[in-house]
Amino acid sequence: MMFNPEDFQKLSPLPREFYNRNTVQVARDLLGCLLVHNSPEGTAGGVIVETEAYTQHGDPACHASRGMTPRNRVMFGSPGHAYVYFTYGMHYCFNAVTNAEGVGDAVLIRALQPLIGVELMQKRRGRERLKDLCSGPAKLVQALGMSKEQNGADLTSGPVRIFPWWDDVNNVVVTTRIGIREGTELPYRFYIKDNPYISKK
DNA sequence: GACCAGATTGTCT
DNA sequence: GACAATCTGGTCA
Repeated sequence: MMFNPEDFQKLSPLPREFYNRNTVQVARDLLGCLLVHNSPEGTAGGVIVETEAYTQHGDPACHASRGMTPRNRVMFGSPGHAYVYFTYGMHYCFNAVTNAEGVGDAVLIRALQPLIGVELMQKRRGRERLKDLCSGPAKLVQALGMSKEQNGADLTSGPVRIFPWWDDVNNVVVTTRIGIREGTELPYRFYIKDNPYISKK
C-alpha cells in the first residue's frame, strides 16, 4: 500500500476533550483511531483494534486504585497524555490518560493493525509477518519504538499522536480483560470483531 | 490449536 | 521479598 507519512501530519489529533470523558466510553471510541509515533528513526503507526479501560474507582486492577505512586503519577495528570509503564522486567505498555485531571484513569492500547512504517516496525520487532508486529500491548510499543521516554508525552502535540481514522467502527466485541488477577469480571475490554490483528480472542 | 515454563527487573509492601 | 495490564519458544495434539 502506498502511504506518505507526511499526509497524516496535516490531520488534527484527537482533542483533549475526547479523553476528558468516561473512560469506558473513551476505550470504545479509540477503536478505529490511528496511533502514530514520530521518531528520529522514522514514523510508524497503526489503527487501534483492541483496548482496555482501567478506572481508578471500583477497579482493583487499575494501577491508580491504591493511590498515587511515582510510577502511576501521570495517570492523575491531565487527560490526553501518555502513560507508559514497565512490567515483567522487560516490557513496556502504552496507555492514554483519560477522564478528568486528578481521577487516575487510563486506556491500555492492546493491539494495532499495522499501517505506517511497516518496514521499520518489522526491523524493530525482528519479525516479518504483519500479525506479529502489533498484536499485543508490549509488541506495539516495541514496533513503534516507544519506551519510558514517552511517559507523560502530550498526545495532542507531541511525537506520539492519535488521529480519527475509520469513520464507522461496527462489530465491537465487549468482554473481560486479559492478564490481570483482580477485576477480571469487569467488561472493560473492547476489540473489533474478526480483525486479524487483535492479541487474543 | 492449547498449554506451559522461562526470561528479567522496576516497583511496592 | 513477591509480584507484574507480557512475550517467546517449546511440547503435545
